[in-house]
Formats: sequence, C-alpha cells, structure tokens
Amino acid sequence: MPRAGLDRAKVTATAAAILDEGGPDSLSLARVAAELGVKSPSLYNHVEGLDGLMRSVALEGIEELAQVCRTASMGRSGPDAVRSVLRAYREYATSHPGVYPLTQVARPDDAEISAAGAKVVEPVLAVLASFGIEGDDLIHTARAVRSAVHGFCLLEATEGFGLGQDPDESFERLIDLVCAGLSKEA
Amino acid sequence: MPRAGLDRAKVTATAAAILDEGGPDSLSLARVAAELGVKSPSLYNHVEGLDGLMRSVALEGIEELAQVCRTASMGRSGPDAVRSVLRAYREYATSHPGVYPLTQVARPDDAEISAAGAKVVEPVLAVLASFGIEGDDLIHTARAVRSAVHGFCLLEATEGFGLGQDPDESFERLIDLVCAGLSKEA
DNA sequence: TGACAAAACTAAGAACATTAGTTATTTTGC
DNA sequence: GCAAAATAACTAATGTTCTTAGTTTTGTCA
Repeated sequence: MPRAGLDRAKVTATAAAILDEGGPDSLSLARVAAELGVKSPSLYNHVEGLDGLMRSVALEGIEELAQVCRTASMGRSGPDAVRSVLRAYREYATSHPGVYPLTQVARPDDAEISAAGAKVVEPVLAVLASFGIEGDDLIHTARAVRSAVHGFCLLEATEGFGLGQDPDESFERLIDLVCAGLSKEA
Repeated sequence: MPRAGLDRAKVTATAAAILDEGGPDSLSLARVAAELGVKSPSLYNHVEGLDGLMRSVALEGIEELAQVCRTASMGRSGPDAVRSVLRAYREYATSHPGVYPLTQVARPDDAEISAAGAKVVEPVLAVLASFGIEGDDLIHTARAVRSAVHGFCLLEATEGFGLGQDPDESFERLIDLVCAGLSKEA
C-alpha cells in the first residue's frame, strides 16, 4: 500500500475535472478514486464524503468566479464595466460547464459558502453603483442582472438554445439589453 | 397480488408530486413505488426506468408551462404582454419547484420534447414581435428574455437570493428592466 | 530507534436501479 | 360463458454506489 500523496486540493481538482468533462451525473467517489489510483474509502481521509466533495468543488469554483469578476471590473465603470464583467462571468461558466452550476446553489446555513458568494456579487454591485443606482434599487437591479447572466449560462450549458444563431451574438445582445435598461433606469 | 390500476399518468403525477415536495434528490423509483403501494420493478410496466420517468415528468411540465404562457399572452401586446407572460412563467416555476428545472434541460435528439419546448417559446416570440422586432433580432432577444426569467426562477428555487428584499419586488424590477431594454431596442 | 498520527486498505452494510423469470388478473375472441 | 392471450403485479438476483468500522502500513518526530 504505497501512499498516494493525496490532499483535499488534489481530490477536489480531480472531481472538478471529471465534472467539467462528463457532466453532472459523471461524478462519483468511485470515479474520482479510480482516477487517483486509490479505493473510494480512502477519499474519506481528505473529504467528507460525496457531499463534502461537492461542497469543496463549489467553494473553489465560487472563489475562482469571484476573482474573475473582480479582475474584470477593475478600472471600469458604466456600460463598459457591465460588458466586461458579464463577459468574464460567461467565460468562466462556459469553460467550467460542470463546476459552474454547483457554484450557484446557495446554502444559507453555510457561512463559508455564503461569504464566497458575496464576493461574486460585490463587483456586480460596484458596477451598478457606477450607474448611480443605490439602496434597495441596487439589490433588486443586481438580482435582475445576475438572473439574466446566470440563466444564459445555464441554458447554454444544457444546449437549451437549439441551433442556428450564434450564442456569442445573443450574449452581446443580452448585454445591450441590460445596458439599455440600466441607462433608462438611472 | 391485487392489481393497483396504475398507468403512465398516475406514475408520472406521483413522481412530480414527490419532486415538488422534496427537491431534486428525493425522486427514486423506490419512493414512487412505495407511494403507490407497489414494488419498484412493477413501475417498469408503465415507464422506461428512472430516466424514462424523468422524461415523462419533464414532458408533462413543458406542456403545462406552454399552456400557461400561451394563455397569458392572449389578447395582449407590448409591455403589458411581457409582464403578463413573465409573471405567468414565474408563477408556474414557483408552484412547481421540483418539476420546473426538469423542463429546461434540452434533449436535442428527442423530437417530442423539442416540439413541446418550441411551444413555450412561441408566445414569447409573439410578444416580442408586437414590439416590432423580427428576424434574427427576434431570436437573439427571445434568448435574452428567456435567460432572464429562467435565471430568476432557478435562483429563487435554490434560495439563491438570500434574505432581505422581497423577491416579488425584484421580479417586477426585472420586468421593468426588460421592458425598458425592449423599448429602446425598437 | 520507537511511538504516534496519518493514510491507505479490506470487509461489510444499506439503498438503489435494473433484469429475468413467475404468477395472478384482466381482457379479448370465439 | 369460456379458453387464450396480454397485462400487471410479484420474487429473486445482480451490479453499482456511498458509507462505516476495523486493520495495516507508512511516514514523521522525539
């Protein structure tokens, strides 16, 4: 029984790769263990079962997504900032089709996850504030914008759009629509 | 072995109820069978396994959703129609939190599901056409609007919004934002 | 070097989906 | 009304999975 040198990060990364590769149903402890050359009970030394593993993957994904959005918002304001952040958000979602959906299931009783989620919303709030929106307006508007981009990414990930028109073009139009709405709002 | 008098519709309805009651992970053949006073292999006489059952639930849900949207769009146009259809859509989603997500996973190779899905999009297209949008614009705009409402419903179903502000109010603002964007577009 | 913690293992259990083969009950055809 | 065919339930069995418990090996540290 040579030691495999695993840790939480390696297990989580393997799970994320399987998820992005094979879709939501492809993830199992058995699969992860096989990938790592180990038997599934061994994973319990690093991760709290399947639920704990999925939580780890989600947390990692949320933090990456937050980082991406923060970077995209830096030094920008107005429609330019909206475009930049939404594009970056979608870029993350499309390049992590298996992990992304996990990042969007809230666990109100999990402080760590909630805190990470707040970091995703932060840049969005900042961008909207640059339109002069504030207070309750800010929350409602942020929910609307988040809904739009989230819905788009999910539909795209599940092939929900059918064929024909270019999704890239559709997404640019979605940004246009959001910006138009925001300008009228302010 | 008294006969239980099952058929596809009863099995599907039971599955839908379980799903709406207990969430996505609560559905199993064992659970459905227990609910119906039967052993799980018996369900195979009515439904093609778990996958077939989920497909049945999805198809039923899509058809109901299409009906709801069609009704809401009748005799209306412009922002009034947008408001009516989006509200009806959300109303269906919130009252069927377990079934709704199933209605939105596309299966490009399944003609029956695809056809039913098209019937949901139909009223949306009609409403947007009443803004004078047509051609490729129509498709792109429909995708954007659908993304927004879909994303909102999913986030709401997974408690993604956190507490504080009233989701009803947020949804009305989303409608406002969409309408503002559409007016500017046309 | 010897003790202890960590990480792997084997074994076993429970829940599930699914298939095969069997029996009872409808329904249909005459 | 009755025999035959179709239908719907069942039991039994297999394979997969997660998970827990207990064991053994490996690495580290005094």
